[in-house]
Amino acid sequence: MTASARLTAPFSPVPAAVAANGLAGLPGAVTKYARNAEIFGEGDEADFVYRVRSGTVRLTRILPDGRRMIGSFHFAGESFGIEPGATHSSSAEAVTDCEIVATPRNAVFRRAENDHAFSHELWQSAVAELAGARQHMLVLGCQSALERVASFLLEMAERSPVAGVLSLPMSRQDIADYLGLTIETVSRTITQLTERGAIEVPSSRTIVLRNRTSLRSAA
Amino acid sequence: MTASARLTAPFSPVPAAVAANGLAGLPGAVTKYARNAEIFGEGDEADFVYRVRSGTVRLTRILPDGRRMIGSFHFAGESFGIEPGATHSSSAEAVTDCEIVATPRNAVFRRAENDHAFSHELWQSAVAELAGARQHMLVLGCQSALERVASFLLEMAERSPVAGVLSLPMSRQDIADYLGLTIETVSRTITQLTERGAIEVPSSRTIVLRNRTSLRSAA
DNA sequence: GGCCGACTACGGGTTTTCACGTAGGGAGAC
DNA sequence: GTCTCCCTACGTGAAAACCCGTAGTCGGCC
Repeated sequence: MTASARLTAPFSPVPAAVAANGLAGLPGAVTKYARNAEIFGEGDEADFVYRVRSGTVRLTRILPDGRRMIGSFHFAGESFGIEPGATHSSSAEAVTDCEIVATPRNAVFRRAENDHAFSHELWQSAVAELAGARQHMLVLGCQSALERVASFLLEMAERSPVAGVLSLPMSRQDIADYLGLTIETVSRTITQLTERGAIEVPSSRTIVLRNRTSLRSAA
Repeated sequence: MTASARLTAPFSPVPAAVAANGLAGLPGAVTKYARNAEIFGEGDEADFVYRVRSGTVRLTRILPDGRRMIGSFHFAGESFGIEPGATHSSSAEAVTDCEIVATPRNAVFRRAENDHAFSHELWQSAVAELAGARQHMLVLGCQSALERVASFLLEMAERSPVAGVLSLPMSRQDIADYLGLTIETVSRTITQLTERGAIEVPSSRTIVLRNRTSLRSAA
């Protein structure tokens, strides 16, 4: 991580706040990251567990030759960076400017030992994320470009607060790396969905779902 | 599941046995399944958690049009079928004849409440499986056919008891559905790896790793 | 005005699709 | 026991489809 990327690092308790999974409510240091800043890198010590307070985060892995894969996006209220081993197996980067709460891994374990409900929530969130990963494997393993993009838009729609209108925080390149496609193919496919009347694209980061049935049949 | 597929369903305690993750040692009913038998189906109630005592299991998901995806293989000592919700999101099928231990989900939760170490192991195994899923997403998302097959062989080699010689329990079709390729591409690629001198294929289900460096560079 | 992100066009490559050939194992008749 | 038949699994070939990669252009934002 570049020094300039980490904007501030105040220490403060976490507000009652949004509860999206097992890590909500844990105390930790809040750090602000600028767009594209690295939160942690592949291979770094996994001493902390993170939660998005605001903004969007992507988990990436890079192959030796430079190909990049985005494993998941994390929005406000979601946690990430939990590892089975001592080091992170992915990098985490800020898709937009964001605020991240970092909780020491040990603190999480300690609380889990004394609080069964918390321990169960922790497990639940891991299994839920596993189910998400399996779903995404289905997309990567057997869907066409059109199907992948349609699935992606529907997934974002489900996770979006506003129904019918998507404000995508990520670039076309991010979408491509998430779907196992190239940026050109993503562009072409979005155009194709527009021509079919399934969506409308008033600005490149804003997508209106015009015909959800058409989208579903494409996925 | 067909009635003929489930061979026997005796009830017996689990032996001290192989410990491969958090569910080892849990008591449960042992059931034998014939090759290709369904252990549970997509959408079934997830009332049990399963562990492979012998044999190999695959988790599959089918798209409406018949395309099949294998999310993971599970070998002796490994557990599967743990879900965040009330129903299974994949089907589980026997790749070979196998013995499966089924433990009531409630029994797992109850023990987790009273046994912190067990609870931690449970979480650990979920997170470890998540890491495996992420690794597989990398393969599905950005590797070529050659790279996928090479990765697959190396993965199997790591999970195999005998170093250097693989006894693949699964068919070419299973491999294809696991790697997001067609059966023909898998066949051709295996031939290609043989021609390169990376592997040797004495019989179709037996693969000898002849040049591991060559395999690694292909992956 | 310059720069970055996104869209479009076109040629080339990889994988799929479809077709066929081969090998091995089990069932049944003798 | 062994012979044949049949069925499934696996391998190979050629054409087509799909997606990729390069390059060029446009539009918005700093």
